[in-house]
Amino acid sequence: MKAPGTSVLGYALLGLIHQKSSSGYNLRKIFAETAMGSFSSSPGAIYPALERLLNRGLIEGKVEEGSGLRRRRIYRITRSGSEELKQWLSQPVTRDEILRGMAELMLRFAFTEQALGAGEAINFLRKLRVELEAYVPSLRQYLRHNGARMPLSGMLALDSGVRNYETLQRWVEYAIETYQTSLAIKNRLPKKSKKH
Amino acid sequence: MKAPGTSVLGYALLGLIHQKSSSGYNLRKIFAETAMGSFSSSPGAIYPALERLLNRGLIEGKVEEGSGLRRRRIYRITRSGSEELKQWLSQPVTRDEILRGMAELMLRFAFTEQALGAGEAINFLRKLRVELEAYVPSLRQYLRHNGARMPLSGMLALDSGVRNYETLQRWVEYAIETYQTSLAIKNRLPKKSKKH
DNA sequence: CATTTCATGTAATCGGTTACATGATTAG
DNA sequence: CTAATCATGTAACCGATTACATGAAATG
Repeated sequence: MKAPGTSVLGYALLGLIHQKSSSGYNLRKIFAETAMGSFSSSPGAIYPALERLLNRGLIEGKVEEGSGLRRRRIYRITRSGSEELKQWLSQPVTRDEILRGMAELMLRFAFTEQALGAGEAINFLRKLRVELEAYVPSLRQYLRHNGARMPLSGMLALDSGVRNYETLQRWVEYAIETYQTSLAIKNRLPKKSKKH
Repeated sequence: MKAPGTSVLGYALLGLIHQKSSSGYNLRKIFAETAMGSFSSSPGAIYPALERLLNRGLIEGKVEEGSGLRRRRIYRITRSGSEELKQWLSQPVTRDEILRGMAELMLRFAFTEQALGAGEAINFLRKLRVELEAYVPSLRQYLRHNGARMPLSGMLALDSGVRNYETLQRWVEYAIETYQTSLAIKNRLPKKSKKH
C-alpha cells in the first residue's frame, strides 16, 4: 500500500548517474571527496541504494567488458529514472523543505540545470527567493522579541541561523543574476541594456 | 560489545531536560515550534528516545501527582545523565563534525553555557574558529581551481557553501566578542540591581 | 612476493518515519 | 454533548551506520 519511494541518497545517486554513467566505486569516491559526503558515504549505504534503484528500474547496470580491466558495473539512467529525477526536481520549494536544511535544496538545484535546463534553474531560485522573503523576516522578528530573555548561547545560536538565511538570500540574488547574464551571452541577444 | 550510545535526538532531549525538567509533551512542543524541529519531532521518535534515556539511567521520570491535572510524566536529569551530557559537550570540534553540518554543532554550543559555563562556551568558539580557519581557505581554493570547469549550477551550489562558512566565521568572531563583553560586565559590576 | 588500491558486496543492529490507538480533560 | 486539545504511547517498515568479507589488479 505504501509507495516504496526514493531516499535523498537515492536521488543524489540518480542525479549523478544522470550526469554521467558511473560505477558504484566512482560514485563512492565522489561522496567521499566532495561536499556531497553529507549524504552518507560508505558502501553499506551506497550499494544497497543502487540496488534499490536497479530493482525499481530507474537505472540499469552493465558489467564493463574491457579486456585487461577489473570487472566493474557501470550504471546508467533509464527513461523512467530520468522521469523520476525530473519529477523530484520539479517539486515546489516549501518552507518545510527550507526548515529541513539547505543540503537537500542545494542538491536539487545542482541537478536542475542539466536535467531541466537553465530556465528551470532560474525558476527554482525565484521560488526559493519568495519563500525566503516570507520566512526570514519572521525569524528575525522572533529573535528580536525573544532574544533578550533567552540564555546568551541560545540567542547566539539563533542569530547564526538568521545570518545563514540572510547569506542565502544574497546568494540567491547573485545566482539569478549569474544565470541571466550567462543566458544573455549564450543567446547573443542584441539587447544591450538590461534593467536592474 | 558495543556501547549503546546516544543519538543526536537523545542529546537534544537530554540538554533540554538539563535546562528544565519537562514532560514528553512539552519537549515535543519545543521541537515542533522552534528551529530545533530539524532534529525530528513526532511522538514516534521522542517517546522511544526518552525511554532509552530512562533505561540507561540518564534521566528519571516522576508522574505528576497534582490533584486536578492530567497525569503526565515529568523527566529530570540524573547525575550520570548530566555527566554524559557534559562529556558530549566537551568533545573536540573536528572538521568531520563541521562537514556533517552545523546543526549538531549549534546544538552543542547552545547547551554549553548552562552546562559548563561561559568560559567553556568561549573555548568551544575558539576551537571552532581554528577549524574554520584551516578549512575554509581550502574550500575557497577548490572552488577557484575547479569552478570554471564545472556546470554553472554546481559552481553556484559550492559557492553557497563557501558563503555559509564565511558567514559562520564572522558569526564566531561576533559571538566571542559578545561573550567577552558580557563576562567583563559581570565581573566589573559589584552587583547592582539585576533581578526582577 | 607483499602491500596497497580497486571494486563490490553482506549482516547485525538501531533509530526515525508514518500512522494508528487510547484515554482524559477542557472549551464551546 | 461533542469537539478539540492534552498526553502518552505502539507497531510496521525502512534505510543508514558499522564492521566485516572477498577477490582481483597494480605497485613497490
